[in-house]
Amino acid sequence: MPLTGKRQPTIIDVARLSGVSKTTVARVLSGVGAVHSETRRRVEEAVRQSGYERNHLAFGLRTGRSRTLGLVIPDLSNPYWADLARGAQDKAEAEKRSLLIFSSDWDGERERRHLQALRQARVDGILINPAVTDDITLLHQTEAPVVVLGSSGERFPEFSSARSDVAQGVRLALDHLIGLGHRHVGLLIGRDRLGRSRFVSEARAHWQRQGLDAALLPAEEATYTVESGQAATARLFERAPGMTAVFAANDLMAVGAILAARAAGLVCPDDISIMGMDGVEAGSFTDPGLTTVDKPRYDIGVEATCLLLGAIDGTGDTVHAVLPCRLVERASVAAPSGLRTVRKKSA
Amino acid sequence: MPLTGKRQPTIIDVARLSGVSKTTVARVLSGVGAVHSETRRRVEEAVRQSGYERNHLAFGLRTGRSRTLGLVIPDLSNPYWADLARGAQDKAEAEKRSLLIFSSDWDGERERRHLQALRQARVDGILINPAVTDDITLLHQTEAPVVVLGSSGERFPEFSSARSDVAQGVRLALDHLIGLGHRHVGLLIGRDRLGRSRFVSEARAHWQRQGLDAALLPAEEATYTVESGQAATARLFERAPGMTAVFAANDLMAVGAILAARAAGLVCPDDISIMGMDGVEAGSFTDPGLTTVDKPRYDIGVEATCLLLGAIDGTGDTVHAVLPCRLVERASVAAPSGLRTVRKKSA
DNA sequence: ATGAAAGCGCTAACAG
DNA sequence: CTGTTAGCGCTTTCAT
Repeated sequence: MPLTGKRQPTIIDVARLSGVSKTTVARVLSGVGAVHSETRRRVEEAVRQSGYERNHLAFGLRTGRSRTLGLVIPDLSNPYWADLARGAQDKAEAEKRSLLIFSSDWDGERERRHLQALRQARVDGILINPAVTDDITLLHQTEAPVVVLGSSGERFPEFSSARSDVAQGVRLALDHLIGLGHRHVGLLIGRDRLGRSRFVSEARAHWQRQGLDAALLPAEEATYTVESGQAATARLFERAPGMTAVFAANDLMAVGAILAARAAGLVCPDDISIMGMDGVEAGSFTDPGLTTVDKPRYDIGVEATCLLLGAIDGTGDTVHAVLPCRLVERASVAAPSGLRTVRKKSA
Repeated sequence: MPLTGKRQPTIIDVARLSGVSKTTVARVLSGVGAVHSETRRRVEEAVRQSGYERNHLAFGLRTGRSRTLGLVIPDLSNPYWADLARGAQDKAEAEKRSLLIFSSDWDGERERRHLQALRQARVDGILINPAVTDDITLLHQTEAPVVVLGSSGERFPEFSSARSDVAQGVRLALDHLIGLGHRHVGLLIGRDRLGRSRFVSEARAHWQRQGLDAALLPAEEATYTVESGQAATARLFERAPGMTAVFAANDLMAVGAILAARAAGLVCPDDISIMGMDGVEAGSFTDPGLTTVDKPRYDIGVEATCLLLGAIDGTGDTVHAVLPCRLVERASVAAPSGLRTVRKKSA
């Protein structure tokens, strides 16, 4: 039964209570070095009695290892990042480490401050989805190992990274659409501060590889939110009336597309198919349920943390983990009803 | 341009570089105490040149204030808690503090470990939604100020707390339903480890206050998830065939109810009205859009952090902040179509 | 198997 | 206005 309002007991209190030196206490606490079993018992008893708990600040100062990790993501309340954060947190916890979490809102200045906070906290390592280009230098200023989250990892070959296989996911989605007979697919692409996501280029490349007409793959930009996805879809409807399907770079925008279709009096998937990307839970609530490419968000969090831990303790090379996506078929995608699409055979 | 791979510069390096004592450096760094402007300039220059950054571990050890806060919630990937966490994080950030975040999954043992980790990290304060009853003692063992999140705050009158006004929210929802003519409303209630939420008792109390028949307010238990809500709604349909509306204790279960209605061949809101509670974004994706009672999740996070900060620096009494809910009307609630409900006038 | 002493980087008296 | 000194709680040589 820990103390009644006094200050936290220290290793010295425990030493006094058990009649040994603080060195001995430290030894039984850390488990290294030989201690007489009877002495150990007495110390353990004193620990229990005093309610002693190691001061991590002192430990960290002395050893140079804070046993704390940092996570910098765009937005904790975005389910994609929340899921990833959850994975990182669970893995960190399993390794007896704590996680400091920050949201940057894609704001370079905020990100800079977060990185500084993490450096000051002397975290053992950092997981980050970089919001801005010039982070390259910022990241290099940092002593602690860094693991990059997401496809921007490619811009930092010197750091390990973990991301989903966007190219494969895009192929999965497009092949499904093409196989169903879609030849005119609108793209809903996100634009981060870094410019366009690799989603567009992968889609374009695969589309042409299939011998299809690039002109029939129009794209509209949005900002990864439902609202912006809805607006962008409306623009797509105007620009490309013959379009039979919409493929969004994330699920939130796809949900927006479903809403936009409904608002335009179109029935999904009868009049228009809608394909998402992420696998976020929200996609299962819509009507029709959202067919999507599931990214292993949680696992990316776990994997990234594993890589970081490896980098911290020296084992573990620089690796770029690329986790596969998975097609989740629900009801928002079907064969196009009419034959209003242009057809081409592959060359 | 910070160093080339050497160890992090310390206050002593800065002192040497600028030709003063470390005390003087500390003074310009903290801004307290008078320093000659020329000296200050030289020190600042040295700080810049060396890329010095304060070691928070040493700072915390010396001052006893780690400038770190802890947050323990059930599940970071649940949008309700993610939104709240976001609020806490933003406020903490604004006060130049970092946030250590943990998920307990309503598991007492995990929660215990998290609390221990926070104590060891010597956080300045803790925000927690307690998962288990016997936390009472656990929370009291903790030196750091505690602010309780959610309605379990009432079980800890000695700690400040922040929560939404569930009673008012329930009134809002029930009055809306009753005003529309509903007299037979199924309740979807969550059960946490602490037993039933106060949702049921508030609903029952208000229902009877309105002179309505308690027998026409059947309740089924679920676990705050879409799936469980769906199953519980199905049971409700069996138990209470005359029911014209379902009122769920959270939005995820309400979404489940919408799915269950659809599966049962019922049209919402024509055949059955569905009312949620939370205000989580997912409710706006469903078809029909979920009418719900919006809880100020983000603001609760902010407010709780404010209270905690107040408790930390001594200003600020123990207060129990109760934030109002707000009815969000979308399309899932309408007047009952038939007259298959029992009617009673208020006494 | 145990203890004494040094020191991680910083702040907070206390002198000058 | 500036420097000296002590010490936060812990680990880690180095003796014994």
